[in-house]
Amino acid sequence: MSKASDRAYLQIRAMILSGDLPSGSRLSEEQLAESCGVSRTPVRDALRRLEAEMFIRRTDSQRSFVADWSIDDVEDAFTLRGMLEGHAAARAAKRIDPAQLQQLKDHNRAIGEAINRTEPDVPGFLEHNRAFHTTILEAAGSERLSGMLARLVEQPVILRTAMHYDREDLMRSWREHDELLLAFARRDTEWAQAIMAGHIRRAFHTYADAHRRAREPEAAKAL
Amino acid sequence: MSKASDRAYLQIRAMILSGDLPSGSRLSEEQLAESCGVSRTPVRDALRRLEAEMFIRRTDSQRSFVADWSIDDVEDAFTLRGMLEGHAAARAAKRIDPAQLQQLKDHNRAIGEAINRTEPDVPGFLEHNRAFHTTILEAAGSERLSGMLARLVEQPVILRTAMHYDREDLMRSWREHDELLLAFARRDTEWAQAIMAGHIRRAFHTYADAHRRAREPEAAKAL
DNA sequence: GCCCTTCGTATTGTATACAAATATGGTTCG
DNA sequence: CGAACCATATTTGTATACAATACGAAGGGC
Repeated sequence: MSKASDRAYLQIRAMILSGDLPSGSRLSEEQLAESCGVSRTPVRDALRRLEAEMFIRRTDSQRSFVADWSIDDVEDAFTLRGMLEGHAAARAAKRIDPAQLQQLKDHNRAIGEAINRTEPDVPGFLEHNRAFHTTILEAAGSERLSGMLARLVEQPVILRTAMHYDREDLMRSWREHDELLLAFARRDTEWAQAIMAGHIRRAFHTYADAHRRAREPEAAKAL
Repeated sequence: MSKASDRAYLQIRAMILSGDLPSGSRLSEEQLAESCGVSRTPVRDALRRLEAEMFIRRTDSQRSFVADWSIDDVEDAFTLRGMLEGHAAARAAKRIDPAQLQQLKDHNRAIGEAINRTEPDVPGFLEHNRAFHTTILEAAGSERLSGMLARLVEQPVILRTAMHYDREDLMRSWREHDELLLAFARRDTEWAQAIMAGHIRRAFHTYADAHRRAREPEAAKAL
């Protein structure tokens, strides 16, 4: 979408993720419009998008609130993602072409380079990781599937800023990608699906652990 | 959403389904606004919704066209639906409460009544069938899942107006629902999932057959 | 004292006017 | 004859004004 609409979307999302707009807080279109420096029209567009991505909830009378994400919600999202992305991997194993396979290899090599240095390059890892998964979706060749996953993948971002990435986790992820490449090379749909399902599931636990660690300080404060 | 927006949505969708707006035809916001008797603002909302449901495609420069649905697209949608709705059935089997189970029984009884008469009551069947599946989604208790399925389920409607319903198909569907009720009563997640997956898959073939029959006359004309 | 009604205010929905962007047609130059 | 370019017209994006609706507070009835 166009400039103002995108700006509103990104800015509101950023405010939600940064905690500037805390969970459960009410959102006024006019107020958001002012704080984004655009009119209500693009803000409304942005709210619709954010609602579709479940960052925002609307009451029956169309009032918007920042959604609050329980760990169960996150698990739900990861479960669906595992199912859909597993399916995508299976489809990709059948349909991937040599160029796409090469792309995947390149991305995973870049991932390896981002990890294997004295100080891991997390943004680089995230970027190539995203590209890796996107390429698989392209190979799967289902726009519907891509569209649904696009909405799911954005979400666990919530704690990402605060998430500290264990090198061991990154390495394991990297190796799982490599295994996926083997499955693709052999056109083994079952294998590809199994690896991907496990890959996503493990990502959930990594996230859940980080989430727990992030909550602990609060629990300590409460005592 | 509100009156004008809904009206635009329903009317545009109806025009697409009826073939009034054929596949591939260009959609002008202004033109649609006029034909719906509302302004462009609610039309834009409606277009966004229809785009999310893949009734409409947009070019890179934001021009809207009526999507054309190949049978492969439909199969893709049904495949995803089978996967997601199978998952929903499994969750529902674990979490369904007695009241919801009773609702399902009532709906399926109503389905049976709609079928078992001299002339089957197809609208009645469709209505209670929809309610049956919706109740299962409620029992599954995942808004995310419900939201995704809502977008998938609307779609195969395309040929529904022209679709002639074989009593045998309706009966089989009815019986499958009954079997699903048994699986729910026993809280057998695996069974529930298997039945639902098969149920949706069969629905696809019913659809595909109808689709083929609908195309045949054209093929005959071409000769 | 509590609940219900009513009115004021705040917020969202819709319409319209204007700005920006994009396609289209014709014209000119190679 | 074809291709590229510019001008124009069409279409979408954005802003603003107005209408409808929902929430909340105050007042009156029970």
